[in-house]
Formats: sequence, structure tokens, C-alpha cells
Amino acid sequence: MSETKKSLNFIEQIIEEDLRSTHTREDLKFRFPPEPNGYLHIGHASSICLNFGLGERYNAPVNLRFDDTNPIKEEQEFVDAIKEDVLWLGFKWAEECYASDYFQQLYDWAVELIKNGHAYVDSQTSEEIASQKGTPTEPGKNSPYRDRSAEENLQLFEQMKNGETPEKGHVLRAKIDMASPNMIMRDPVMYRCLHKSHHRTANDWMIYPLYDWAHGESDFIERVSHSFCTLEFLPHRELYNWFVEKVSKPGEMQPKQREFARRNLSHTVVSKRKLMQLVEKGFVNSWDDPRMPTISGLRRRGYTPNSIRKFADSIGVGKRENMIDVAHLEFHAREDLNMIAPRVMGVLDPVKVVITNYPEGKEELLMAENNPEDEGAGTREVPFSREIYIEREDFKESANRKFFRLTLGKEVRLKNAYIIKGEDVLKDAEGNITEIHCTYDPKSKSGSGTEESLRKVKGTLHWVSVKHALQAEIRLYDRLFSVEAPDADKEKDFTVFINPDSLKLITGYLEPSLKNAGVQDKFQFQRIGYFCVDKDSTEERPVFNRTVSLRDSWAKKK
RNA sequence: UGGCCUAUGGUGUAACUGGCAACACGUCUGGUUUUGGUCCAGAAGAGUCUAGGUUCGAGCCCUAGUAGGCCAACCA
Repeated sequence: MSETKKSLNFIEQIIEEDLRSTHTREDLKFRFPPEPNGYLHIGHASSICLNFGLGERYNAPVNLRFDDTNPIKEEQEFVDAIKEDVLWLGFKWAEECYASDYFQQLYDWAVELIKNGHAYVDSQTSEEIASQKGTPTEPGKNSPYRDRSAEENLQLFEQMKNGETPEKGHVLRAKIDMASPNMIMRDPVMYRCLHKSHHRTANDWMIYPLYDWAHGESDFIERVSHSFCTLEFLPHRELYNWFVEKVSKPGEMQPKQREFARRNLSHTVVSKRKLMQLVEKGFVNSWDDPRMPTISGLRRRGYTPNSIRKFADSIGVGKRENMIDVAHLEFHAREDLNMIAPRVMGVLDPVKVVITNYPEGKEELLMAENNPEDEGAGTREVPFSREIYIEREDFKESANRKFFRLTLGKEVRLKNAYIIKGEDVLKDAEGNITEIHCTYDPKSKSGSGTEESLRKVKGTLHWVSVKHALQAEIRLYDRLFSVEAPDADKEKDFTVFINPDSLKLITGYLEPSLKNAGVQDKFQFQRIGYFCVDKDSTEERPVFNRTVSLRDSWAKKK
């Protein structure tokens, strides 16, 4: 067997190297560490697939850890949504962890740092602290409180913890180096006083640790071997290591932070803050609006977990800036849906066709294949009658030979039904076509095996019997933004690039078998695209979302 | 006027410790087809940011530039 060895990405190469030098396979452990202050988006999906994918590849545990150190922004609602999204993607975490579970340990370690002269309480305002910070090109200045005695520091820190000092009154800072070329190392703040209730620890704590002080320590506590984050944390690595070194014993395995580039998707924004704005300002209806690049939005749009995972795998991880064409994502949606979505017929822009030589009042049930890509998908029956709808764009009174559809005097096949010929057309006062008259060849019934049925015709149209049509609300989604990189313009707010046609609501006429479709059921409307049942759907008013259209080489030629 | 990161077809990634740049998406042909879908066959498209250097040989190593990004929140 020739096994094509897939080349390793740079993250896997780091792990392989560690496996050869410092780590055993049993040492490997990863984590996905979202802050519960918003919904997960496609960028997080990449990170989830990276971390959990590594877990699967190396058979190593992966923790889901909520980085909940800021009670002002974090809520239980987001915790629940995040868990749902990760599970939906098909991943299982080893342990569900919270940075807030480590508040006591973090506090104890902070006391140790104070005792060892590695931390001090600063009693200046944030403005004063900022003004002493220096700039990337100039060193900072030491705080006047930098050399407080350990006793005084301990006493103040205790008071801070108990909420006996005002918010903004004091902070605990690491004592490192105000002249470091890395500004992150200029005595970073470890704790701030926040007299706020936390979604998990309620009012137990009046001080809360900051990211740098909590993150690496959480990794260390959980015995995480590799802690992957995005590139903007690269300068934090030095501090990450400094803190872990302070709390670990010599020779103990220390977690390793490594950074990768966040994935940008074209025609959308991938930033929790901006997505929040879209929701709050009403540009979309909710976090799970099918136009949103959130995992919940993609889910509602009709994307499958498989399609998202394949997408994430195919784009890989790197360290350079990137802009992934949304066409890439759409490809994976089609690829997956093509295999699993049952085919049905639905007309979105109807024009009535009367088959004049088909007996009035007659109805018949025609056999239709559910999925040519899947033998086991079986067949279903579709009702046919004298009056049907076809798409308005599938008819032209006359057209050149490149038009494989219905014209006057020419034959075309009705999918799963008969071959018809255009005979005449009725118009209203403005010249709009109101009805097309055709004749059919009774011997041309699909699947009948007759000579007539085997006749080659230039095109095949989908259709729905007028009498049996199921009316449904169809939501046609398109890209949320009309430009590739809506947040690249420094002058203009990204919301000015919103595509006014990102959502079109129409009424569609569907074959009656769709009456029984349940929420999230996915279908291919033949010749049109992939659709799924929205959660707004009701018995009286079914609602279908367009996930993505079919590729359409005809539309390109036109 | 500092430090750090990055630079390969339109896009995203590859190229094992240097050995004539590969894959996927997209684009374009042609074939098959009761979906102008799928599938099949094929094509175009980069000589690897620039200039030097090391080497028999450099996308990979070195030097200097250039371009983009990150760093001065009691956010993560």
C-alpha cells in the first residue's frame, strides 16, 4: 500500500520535534480556551479543529477551558452556546474547565510572588501607570510604589481581595523590567479590583486576575503541554514563560505557548466585537442569523459539521496574514451536501404552464430518484397534472441554440415526467408572460423505457404541479458584505459595506413531499441550490434557507 | 526613531536534514449526464518581495534592503 504521507503543518512539526526531544506521547495535552463573552465564529472553528484535531491525531486529551477572568463581559449564556457549538462540530473535551476555578490557587501564588519580591501593589491611577510605561522606543519609569515592603504589599493585597479598597485604587503588578524592549514585560498588571459579581464565583472575589497572569497558570495547572493561540499573543510569550517559571519547580514540565495566524474569511468579519455590533445595531437579526459567520449562524444556514471541519483542514494553519476566499467554504458545503442532501423540486420564480393535450382533472404520481449520488436514498412519488409551474427564466419565446430550455416550437424534458413542446404564450397588457401553452408526448414518460422516453432533448426542467404545490417562505441569503475585506478600510466603518441584498424573501412553490420536512433537514432543490428548513418554520408557513446555490456555469456565460 | 513576526500562481497551503516549485479552491476547454449539478479528461496561471553572498547547486542558509503585521487596555 502506498501511503501518501501528508506533510505536517508547522504546529505538528513542533510537536513531532518535542516528541523526539522533551516530551513523551503521554505528556501531550491541549486545550481550547474561549472567553465566554460572545458566540464562536468560523475563526474559532479553525482553532477548535486545530486543537481537537491534534487531540485525535495524537490520542491526547483536550480540555475546554473558559477563560472567564472578566466578570464585566462574561455570561452563562455564552458558556452554553460555546459548549453546544463545540459538540455540534463533533468534538468531545476531556474536561470542562474554568479559569475561575483557579482563582484561589492564583491568589496563593500571587502571595508567593509578593513574598519573593516579584510583585507589588501599585496605588496609582491607570493613567499614571500608562504614562510611566514608556513607548516602544523609550524605556518606562519605575512606579514610586515599586519598592514597597513585602508586609505592606501583603496587607494591601489582602484588603484588595476583600473589597476594602476602591476599584481603580490599587493593582497588583509583576516586578519585572520597566526598560524591557518588550512592553508587555514592563511590570504588567496581574490583578485589578472589580467589585462585580462573577457568573460562577458570584461575590467571592473582589479582585480578578488578568489574562497574562491567568492563562499560562491555567495551562500549567491542567498540565497542558502545548498552548496554541493567535499571533497577537506572540509578545506575551515572554511573560507567559516568566510567570510559569515563577510558579513551577525546576524540571517540571512547563506548557509551551505557540502562535498561529488567525484565519480571515472574505466578505465577512471575524471579530467578536464587530459581530456583536452587527447584532446590537440590528444589521442582522441575531447571533445565529444565517448570514453570520458564527458557528450557530452557519449551522442555521445549513452547513454541516463535516463541511466546516473539512474546510478547516483544507486551509491549514500558518503564520502569515491571510484572506480566505469564502468560495472555499462554499465548495466544502456543496461537496458534503451533494452526497447527503435528497433532491427535490421547487420553483422559486413561477410561471404557469398548461399542457393542453393532458386530460383535464387527470393526476398521476411519477417516480423520482432521491439522490443520484446515493443508491440507498431510494425514490419518492411526485404528483403531476395539467397545470404546472416552471421557472420564469426557463422559458424564452425564441432563443439561440445555446439556450437549453423551453422555447416555442422546441422540446424539452420535464424532470421525472414527460417531454413537452412550447406551443403558445399568453401575455398581460404590459406584455408579461402569464401562461405558456405546451403539448406533451404521452409516450415519453420518464423511466417508461419507451423509444419516445429515450429521446434526447436539449434540456431538462424542474417543475411543480400547481394544484399540489406547497407554498413556503424562501430566504435567499447572499454574502453579508459586498467587498472582500470590509474591515480593511481605516476611514470607513465596516458596516457601510453591508450588502443590501444579503437577504431576499420570496415565496416558493415546492413539491408536496416537503410538507413533512423537519427543522434543519437539508435538501437540494434541483438546478437551484441547497436549502434547509429554518427553525422559524411552521406547519402553515414552512421556511427554507438557501445554504448555497449550485455551481452555475450557464449563469457565468450569460 | 525600538523590538518581534511574516513574505511561494488570483486565494489558501506544500516542497523530508539545500537537488530542476506540488496540492486544493477559483478560472478556462472538452466529454458524460433526465440537475447547464455531480463525475471524467485536459489547459492556462508563480520561477518563490528585491539586491548581494555561501554552494557544483538556494524557495530553503547568510547579509542588507523593501513591504505588511503585532507591541504603550486595570480586555482577551
